[in-house]
Amino acid sequence: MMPRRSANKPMPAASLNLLLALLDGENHGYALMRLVDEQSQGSVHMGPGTLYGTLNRLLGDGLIVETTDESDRSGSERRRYYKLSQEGERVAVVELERLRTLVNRFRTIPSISRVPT
Amino acid sequence: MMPRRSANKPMPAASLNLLLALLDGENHGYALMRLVDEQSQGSVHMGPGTLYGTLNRLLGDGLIVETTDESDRSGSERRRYYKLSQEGERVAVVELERLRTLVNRFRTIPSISRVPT
DNA sequence: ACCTTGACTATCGAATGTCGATATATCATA
DNA sequence: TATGATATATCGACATTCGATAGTCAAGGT
Repeated sequence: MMPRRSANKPMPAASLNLLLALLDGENHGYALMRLVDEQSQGSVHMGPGTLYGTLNRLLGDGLIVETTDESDRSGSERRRYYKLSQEGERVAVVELERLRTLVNRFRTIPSISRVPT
Repeated sequence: MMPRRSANKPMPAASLNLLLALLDGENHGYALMRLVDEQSQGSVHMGPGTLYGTLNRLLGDGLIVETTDESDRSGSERRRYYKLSQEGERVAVVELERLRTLVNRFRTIPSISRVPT
């Protein structure tokens, strides 16, 4: 099946935030949700509705893969672990490059010295 | 009336792109649309559907103001010009700061040397 | 004169993405 | 035993984005 995202277009914010959180390494959903919050100092809250839907989309797009050890899930272990696929890693890097370029274009912001309260 | 966006949350991509395009100075809708395309080397296409809806939202939120000289619009001049409001400028800067921080957090990306084709 | 193309604003409906609430279950701590 | 944190999951409402379409005007070519 066709990948849903064509090569070089920006991806939805929630998807990107999860990919970036996964650059820190393999992790499970709930932890990723908190990571996104914490790493942004609370400015980017992600709720469960966004989390699990987005994880499934990323799975379907092949950008992440589940690494859960199913034999562990017999007991009380509910966590599902995910890591970036090679493609997902590539996409994350491309997105970071885009942001880098964007930020650099506004390295010097004209006529802004003080930010009013 | 309450502003629709609370203080320190990320804004929709299209809105941000327009605010950033307006950091280059006052401009009219169509030009902004092309600016967004060009400045991103075509990776961020914005169509008219997104453009005009978003401009109106930004107007309603007080982040931009219209600067069209109405006396000019009697003839064949259709352009509507916009510039950042003080608030809009502040928001643009805050968003840029957020991106800067994000990009800096991934200054060094672990274990990525070559990006596979 | 005719036709096409690009500039420019505008609106519509469909598709996509995001949010908040809710549900369910386990475990730790008070 | 009640409360709150952990953890996954789904739902419907809402917000955002996209693509198509439309209309007007000016400019250029044939």
